[in-house]
Amino acid sequence: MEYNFKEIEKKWKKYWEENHIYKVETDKSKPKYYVLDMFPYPSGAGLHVGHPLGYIASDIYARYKRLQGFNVLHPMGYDSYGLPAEQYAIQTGQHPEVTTINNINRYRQQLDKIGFCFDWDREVRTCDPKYYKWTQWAFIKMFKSYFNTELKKARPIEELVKIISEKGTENIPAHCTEEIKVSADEWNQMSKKEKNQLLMNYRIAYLGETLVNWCPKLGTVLANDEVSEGISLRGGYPVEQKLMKQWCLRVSAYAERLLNGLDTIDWTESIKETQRNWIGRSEGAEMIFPLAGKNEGMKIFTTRADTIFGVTFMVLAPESEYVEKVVTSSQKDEVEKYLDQVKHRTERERIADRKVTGVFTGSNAINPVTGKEIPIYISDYVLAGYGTGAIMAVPAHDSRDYAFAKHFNLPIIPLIEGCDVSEESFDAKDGIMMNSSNEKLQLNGLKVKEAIAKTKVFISEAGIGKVKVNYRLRDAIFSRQRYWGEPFPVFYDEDGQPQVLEENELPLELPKIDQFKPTETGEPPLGRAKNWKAKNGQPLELCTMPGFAGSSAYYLRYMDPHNDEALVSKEADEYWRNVDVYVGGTEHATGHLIYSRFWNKFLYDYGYVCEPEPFKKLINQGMIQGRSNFVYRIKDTNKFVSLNLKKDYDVTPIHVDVNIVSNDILDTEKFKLWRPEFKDAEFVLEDGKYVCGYAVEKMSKSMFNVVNPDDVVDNYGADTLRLYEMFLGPIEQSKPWDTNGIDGVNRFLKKLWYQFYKGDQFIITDEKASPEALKSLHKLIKKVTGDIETFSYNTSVSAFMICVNELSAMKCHSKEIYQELIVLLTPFAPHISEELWHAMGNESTVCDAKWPKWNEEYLKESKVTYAVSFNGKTRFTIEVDADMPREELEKEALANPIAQKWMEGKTPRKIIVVPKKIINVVI
RNA sequence: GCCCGGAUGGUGGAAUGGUAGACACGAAGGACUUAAAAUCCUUUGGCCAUUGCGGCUGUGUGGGUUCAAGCCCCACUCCGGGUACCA
Repeated sequence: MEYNFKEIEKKWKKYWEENHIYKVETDKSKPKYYVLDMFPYPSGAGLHVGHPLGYIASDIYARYKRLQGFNVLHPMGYDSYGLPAEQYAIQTGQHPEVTTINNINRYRQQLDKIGFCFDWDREVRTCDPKYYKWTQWAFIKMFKSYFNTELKKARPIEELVKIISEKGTENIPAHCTEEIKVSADEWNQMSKKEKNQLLMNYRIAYLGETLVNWCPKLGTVLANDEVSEGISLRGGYPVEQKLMKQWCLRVSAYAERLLNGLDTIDWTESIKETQRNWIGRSEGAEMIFPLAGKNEGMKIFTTRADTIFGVTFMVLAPESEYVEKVVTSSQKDEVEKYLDQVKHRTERERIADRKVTGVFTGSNAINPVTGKEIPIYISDYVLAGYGTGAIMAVPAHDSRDYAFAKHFNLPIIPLIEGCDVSEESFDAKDGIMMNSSNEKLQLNGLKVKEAIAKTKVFISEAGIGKVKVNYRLRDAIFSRQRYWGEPFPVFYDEDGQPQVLEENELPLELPKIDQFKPTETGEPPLGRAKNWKAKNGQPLELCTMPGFAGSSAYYLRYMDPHNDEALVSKEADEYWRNVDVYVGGTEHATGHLIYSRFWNKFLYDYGYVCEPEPFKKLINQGMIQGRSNFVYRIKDTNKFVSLNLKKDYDVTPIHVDVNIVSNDILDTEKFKLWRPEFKDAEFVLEDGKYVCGYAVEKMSKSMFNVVNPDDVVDNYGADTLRLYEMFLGPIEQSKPWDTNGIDGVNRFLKKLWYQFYKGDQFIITDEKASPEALKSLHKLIKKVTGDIETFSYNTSVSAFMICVNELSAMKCHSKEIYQELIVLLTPFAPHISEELWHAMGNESTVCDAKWPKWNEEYLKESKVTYAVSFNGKTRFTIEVDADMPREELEKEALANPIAQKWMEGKTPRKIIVVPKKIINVVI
């Protein structure tokens, strides 16, 4: 019998589906295990060979855990709201829902071909009202909450209202956008509208006027992680800073917990480091600099309090609220000119053109330690969003301040012994302090680190400032001026103040509209919806939620996907708890993986979930790049020259479809049919073949290097695809896709198959397994078990090849061996495993088999080979009895004639025998 | 600039400080075949010897630690990724 993968795979897929093999239920008699993939956004291009890399890896792990007796949750769904479907709708008028469903169906077809063990009964789609009901529900909860800075958790807003009505807002334990002082009396006399406005300052989901990344081309606001270097990640359009009223999530309140939580989870150091940088904790001091001639101060943040004696000027961000207060009438015109100029620069221009710019405000501040007056400037190198939007400038020890001081000719005072500041600043936090003592504070002679500590103590004691921890992490901007997203469960009351709907009004369904552009008046597309009003007739919010809204809690919904009463029932949550292994790309490090953790922590605060972290272990799969092929056309002809002959000609390289190239050899007949202009192509061959050039590039349609998994499955079968993708190299490594080695794994499967069948005869027998065969098998069990645990699948695949080669050489056809081998292979190649499993007479599915354990007894050697080295260099090997005592072993080694040669008659100084089976003789 | 990775044959890649290059691809030669495909066998880091068993050399560069370094330490070069006027 031939290894007919097409029939086999079809047969078992049907069997698995009809018998609901992969259906999972809560089962308290078994330990749970939750293996999750980052669900895909169903794009129009379909699945390419890069997607399944992670899915196969997680599928192997899920199947392995199941074989080990765990109750494994391994679901899949679709992140189905997003910009591309909406952009497509604007261009073609096709409703995004239609596009999305088509794409989902295509994805499903492609996924089904690969033989994953997903429980499709648990599928979620973020655009399904039954699903986004719970996205809206969480938003309402966030709106009705504030973050208590003493308890460090979310609490109902009513508790805060009570505190304010009793004590006012001074020193209240609530995370806020800005500090606002309101006494209890003032609060109690406020109107409903005023109270609502004030509470916005504290809510976890709040409407705030903030600087946002506005992308005019996309007509929407973007989050920080959706923008890179002033360019939108989707579409690549310029982004500008704009002050707008937007829904925000108070993620910054959770900065400390998000940071500390990283120490409790098993993620790669590199991605934890990325998150740490993104959260950006910096310990420093907040200091007040009095304004000259005024009874007011200016608050700044610094991590270098020790450099206070070197402060020669102050700088404000252009958007700083202090600007108004310090600009003098004489400088007013110039400042306004500057602010105007800054405003009209896009983020990108600002980054590209990093010239020193700035303007003097006319006012001075007083250095609180030295008492000296120093000028206050405005410059866009100071960011409004970080710290207090104002800095003390120390040109000698900060490169940006240095550049500014040089440009405006401001004094530079060096503070560290021996540093040279004639050409550049000395930024390192290292050295001995000088020029830094007066009657108030003495830092001279101290090391920088000591000086920082001493200054911090001094400023809090002297009442000049306080020690402060600052985070770079900003609140998430949660509004998008788009149609294809979750509607906010929000309406605007008679005061124009936002109010949330009642929970029993959810889901608030996205209305159907027929045009997807913003309205003529510039409102978001939802402005076109008829009767977009709450039950009470008041207008509903026109913005929708961003992409990360729906993906922030989907892992919880999989636990209990059909529950209409709760996001997840307590019972389901307490059983499944959190994700044991999460597989996905690193590109979500500062987006989804932060938002999900935030969202989970918020739900945790109220006890809706029982684990503080959503993803215990994270595996990052690398990207699969494209491998493009080129043909070389001789200029002005229709003649193509093979790679190694092209140097003799003047040629133009042309991208050629990789699907008509095999191992860099062009199929010339297919090439002629590929495009009409190549119909009459002629070739200059080498050794009768046309060899193509290649390059590693991004996988894209325009480079003709996209490989669909379907094509590979059609040619080689799903099992070969699965094995090959794992064999390609370590899972976390990025690599170009090429099929050069795929024949190898395909041959392996065939070889295995022919251990079972000779001609039409089934040749597995009940004969007893030989010790060699048992040893080979148990070596494999040990290796594969260890490898799967560490996700080293590539070496596992090699181990299978070695084992089958050994068994084949032994002519072993013992059922005893293959029963266990097939179970081991099941996670990697489930179809062929199922087929051979049944061929051996097993009734039930191999998915319910038991993962074998290895027996060290079988692995024991009677004879052992030692490598004998002289001064560390191995010269020969000897084979001895495994239990030979050390002295005899040394004698045996030295008795060898080759040993005599290397010793040159000398006596060894030392002989080292290592458990690794090495004898090193030091002469 | 800062942070994190990485560098091993023609290629993808193996090597808890202990015989570097497992396994696979490709290539070369051979067997079977009228032929091709498929399959099987042999060789395959480089250099030298190959009527000698073998020898030398070799993991980006230069040092160091060690009986022993691809692996550890120091300095450097190059490549990849993340991030940035973050005070």
